[in-house]
Amino acid sequence: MATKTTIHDIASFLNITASTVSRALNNNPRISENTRKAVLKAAKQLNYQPNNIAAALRNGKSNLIGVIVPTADRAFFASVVRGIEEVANELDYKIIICQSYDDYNKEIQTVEALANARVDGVIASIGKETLNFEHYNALLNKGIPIVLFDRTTDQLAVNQVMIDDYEGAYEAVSHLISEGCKRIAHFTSPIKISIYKERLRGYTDALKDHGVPFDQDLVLESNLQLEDGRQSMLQLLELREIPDAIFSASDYGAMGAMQVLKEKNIKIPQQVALVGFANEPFTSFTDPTLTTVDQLSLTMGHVTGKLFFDQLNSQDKNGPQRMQKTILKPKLIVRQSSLRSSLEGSY
Amino acid sequence: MATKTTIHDIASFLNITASTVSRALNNNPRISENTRKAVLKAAKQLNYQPNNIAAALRNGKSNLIGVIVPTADRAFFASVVRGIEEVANELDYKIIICQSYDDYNKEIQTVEALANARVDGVIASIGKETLNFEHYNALLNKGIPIVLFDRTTDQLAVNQVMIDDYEGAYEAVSHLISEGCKRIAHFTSPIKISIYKERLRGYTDALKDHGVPFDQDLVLESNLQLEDGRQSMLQLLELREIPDAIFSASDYGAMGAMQVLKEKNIKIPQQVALVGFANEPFTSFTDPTLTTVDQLSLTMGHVTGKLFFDQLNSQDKNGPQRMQKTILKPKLIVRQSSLRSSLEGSY
DNA sequence: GTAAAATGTGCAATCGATTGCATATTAAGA
DNA sequence: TCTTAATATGCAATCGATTGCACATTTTAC
Repeated sequence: MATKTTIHDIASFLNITASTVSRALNNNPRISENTRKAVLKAAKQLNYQPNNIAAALRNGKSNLIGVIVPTADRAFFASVVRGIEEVANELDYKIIICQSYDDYNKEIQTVEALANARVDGVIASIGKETLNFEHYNALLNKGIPIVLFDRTTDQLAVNQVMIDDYEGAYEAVSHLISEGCKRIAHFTSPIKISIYKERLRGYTDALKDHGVPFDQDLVLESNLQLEDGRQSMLQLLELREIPDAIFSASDYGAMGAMQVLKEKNIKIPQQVALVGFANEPFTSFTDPTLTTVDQLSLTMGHVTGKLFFDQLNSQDKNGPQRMQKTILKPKLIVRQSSLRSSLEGSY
Repeated sequence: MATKTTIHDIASFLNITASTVSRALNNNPRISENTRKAVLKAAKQLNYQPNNIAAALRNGKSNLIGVIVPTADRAFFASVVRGIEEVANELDYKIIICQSYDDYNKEIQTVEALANARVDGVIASIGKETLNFEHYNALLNKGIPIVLFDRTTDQLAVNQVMIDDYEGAYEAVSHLISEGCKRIAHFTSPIKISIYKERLRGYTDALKDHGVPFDQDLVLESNLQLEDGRQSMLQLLELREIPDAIFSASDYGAMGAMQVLKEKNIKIPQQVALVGFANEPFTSFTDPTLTTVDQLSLTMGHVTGKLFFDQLNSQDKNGPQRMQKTILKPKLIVRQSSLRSSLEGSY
């Protein structure tokens, strides 16, 4: 049970003071080369391990960053977390992962707990239920910087990183139109966080810009899970005239539709083309493979991390909190489920 | 810029001492009901937020747990992390996520950094390269408890949680045999961490126990990624007599094989049956859906978390570190890729 | 009514590292 | 030789919360 050595132990070992040891370890230029070497040697010899907690207390800086996500095991969030960790790791910061479970009260508690843990900042994706942002403002008032990613809000004056959901949707729908689709349905969510609103807007605008009539019957709201996609698809099949394409705001929804279509022997993409959203890992393994919109999750993690640390370093000088949106351009991944043009006349 | 209030502020506000405030906030029974109420009221009024760092320094307990995984975005690890966080969250602990990237030196650095951060314990899955465990032993010597999950080792006297890879493999292969397969190939890894060794052993034993001859040509080593699976499958197709089933130690490997088989118009499972390992999210979306072995990742997270905290609480009393293996029974998920029996004579 | 026990607070040290302000030593300059 | 400027360390306070011990006040017991 090795009793931990402190700078005081090193100090008395060398007959100097803790101040000198501290300075030596921190490469303070006021320490002579000799003592520095002696300290380093003694530190190794005594198996010294710095106590970050003590330093954090004194410095008011913990080198910890809180990261709040709805759940850690969704592919998208897991990937962003990975990206953030990579950046943080580079700079000797550690990240504390917290899950809000999309629960408003949980999110409040979490934010408070992170404040108590004295994190140097918070990177978060807002919970679906969250409409009031006082808990985040409380952080800002304490001088704890925040960066939001993916699920953001204009109600907080903080830096944000997101993808251009509008653009992604617009491209996806334009692609379908260029593949010859004329009746394109859309699966969306009743939850009006901006990402779904934007995807819907992109869908609508793409139709308009290409002169394709908008039909309210073709816009279906659901939770966008697999089963929801199935239900929505079944509902569409009841229509007098079924759509010739579906743009789902989630890959799971699209997958549900794909299952139903296959069960009914409706050909994809010849009779109905499909496009999802998120580029979930499974989309490249389905049959047909699923066209989808990649959200650049790992990149988003990197960008968010960099933005956060840039801000952290600059804000020592500047006082005021900036608000700057970084919008990543999503990438349409065209796969078999929407590629009709190359199959001309094959059905 | 609300300057943070401390217990001293509360104390002087109420004309008492910080000791009393501290005791009141911690529900120390030696404090009268009146002062306790007054303190709580003042705390709220002054917007007091406890400083965990200060408490951690004094108590030698940070309420932080380090979690080390190879990468945070693999579905399995993401899910375990989620489970651990759920348990930790319940007990007011926070988890620090670190990625070792399967890099031995990185792992060493990470372990050290966590020690410096004064985490109360570490939960880890060992990197693939790691053969020497001194860095972990150093933690133990400092009194920092460790629990390992999934990728474990007998060289550390710590509690471990894993699935019964042997059993999972045994069941998978037995299942194939019961479906009438007689020439079963196995995709394994050259990396000899125990999980792959155990899966290989399960494969071998299942063959033996059912009187199916073992053929070294049918055991292929690779990194078990998608492309590796493709290569291995192509290699198998070169054999004079191709196998009628493949048990891959990874879902990706199995998926690669599936792709090749479909390209060659070889029927699954009629001509070649497939079983993977891990129950990756995509396996239920392939066509045919992929039979696989579920690793109970979320459960593993929960169990690991509970085991860890049980140990943390009990060890105050006991001195010696225990070593106890918790082995979860994996679950064979039978899907289309191996279900020949229900298709008798259909080809 | 007095000793003994219980109750409620305060004092001061502690956890380990950091740092502004001396102080001591040495080197440089006149 | 003596002053001035570097150079290298030490002193002591600080970050904020916790806690053993001491002390004062009340309550209980006989």
